[in-house]
Amino acid sequence: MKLTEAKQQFISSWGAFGTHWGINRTMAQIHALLLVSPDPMTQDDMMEQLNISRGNTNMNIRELINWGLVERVLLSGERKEYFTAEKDIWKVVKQIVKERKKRELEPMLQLLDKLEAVEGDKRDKHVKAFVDTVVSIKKLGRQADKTLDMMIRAEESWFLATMMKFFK
Amino acid sequence: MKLTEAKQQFISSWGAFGTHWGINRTMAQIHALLLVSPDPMTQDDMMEQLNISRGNTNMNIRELINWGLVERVLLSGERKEYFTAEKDIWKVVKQIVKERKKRELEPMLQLLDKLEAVEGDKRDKHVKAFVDTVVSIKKLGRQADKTLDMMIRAEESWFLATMMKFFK
DNA sequence: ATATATTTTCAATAATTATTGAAAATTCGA
DNA sequence: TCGAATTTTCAATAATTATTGAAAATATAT
Repeated sequence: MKLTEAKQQFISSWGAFGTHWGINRTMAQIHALLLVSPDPMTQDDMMEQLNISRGNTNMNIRELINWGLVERVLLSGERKEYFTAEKDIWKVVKQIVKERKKRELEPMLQLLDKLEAVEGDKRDKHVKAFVDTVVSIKKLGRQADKTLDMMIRAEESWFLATMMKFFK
Repeated sequence: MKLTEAKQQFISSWGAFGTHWGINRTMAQIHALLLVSPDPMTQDDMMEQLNISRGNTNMNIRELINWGLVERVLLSGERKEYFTAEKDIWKVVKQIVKERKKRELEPMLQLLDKLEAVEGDKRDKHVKAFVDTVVSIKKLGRQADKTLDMMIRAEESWFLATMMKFFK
């Protein structure tokens, strides 16, 4: 397979992959494009390669910057802005985990705390079923939260070695 | 907070949560409703409680069954079908991990294998950047695959205890 | 300061995805 | 076997989400 075709496939399936994880297709595609590009790119480069509009490109670059996955690069003597993606996949994963933890897991755990305190007699099976479910989700969620925290702090090599040892 | 309100909140935020993870709102809400219900429910019960149509209810129940999260229950002397959700959250998580691994991670790893074999001189920086990215994603993906496999096989108590020890 | 290049915004529109509801199919009791 | 209850399907429609493109804002060179 030629490089051009391989890139196309990578970008397109990274985009499809993204949509299964609540990330919009274009954002994932821009990210994929930058991941496999040796040099920083301008918005115009991306527009051309992905066949998308200027507005779309701009909005999704901004979003990738918000996620901490892409950053602006200043090239001396150039008027235009250039962008580049973090290439260290371990860092990319950690960054995504960090953001999703903050945006989704933590608010969910807070809600569950509130819901656990529901009024009513625990001997009522409706109350009991509700509280039991909430408590068990919370328990698992808290453990996930801690584990992810640790992972965010870990070095890739240490993490992989640990996993390898335990789950061999 | 009253039980009814707490249930509403739980169902609605579980639905919103789902949409961030590529799961449609209704499917997540039905799942939430069943999770907190002490007894099996009929389609009509769900339609009423969630204010959704018969077709929508039916399609999403089927989908939950495909995911292995809900099952049909036969109540003797009843004509209608009843449904119930797995209440053990650890089993629920394992089931979701298992399915997503099969549906998404494994196909992605297969694709990456194919893409790694791209033609071209590795001294060309474009080829090199592409292959490097593909290889590093693959490496991490394979480790994730193994780790998740292990997790799927593990008992909750063992898994949590292990995590606790290591990542304390 | 002005002209020009570049980025950003956002209302309009398109594309995608979810939902409805009624008809068809199926199940099951009598 | 028939008929009512129940489930399933799916074309039509609604709701949501993504994308465009042109105007406005901003930045920079001269």
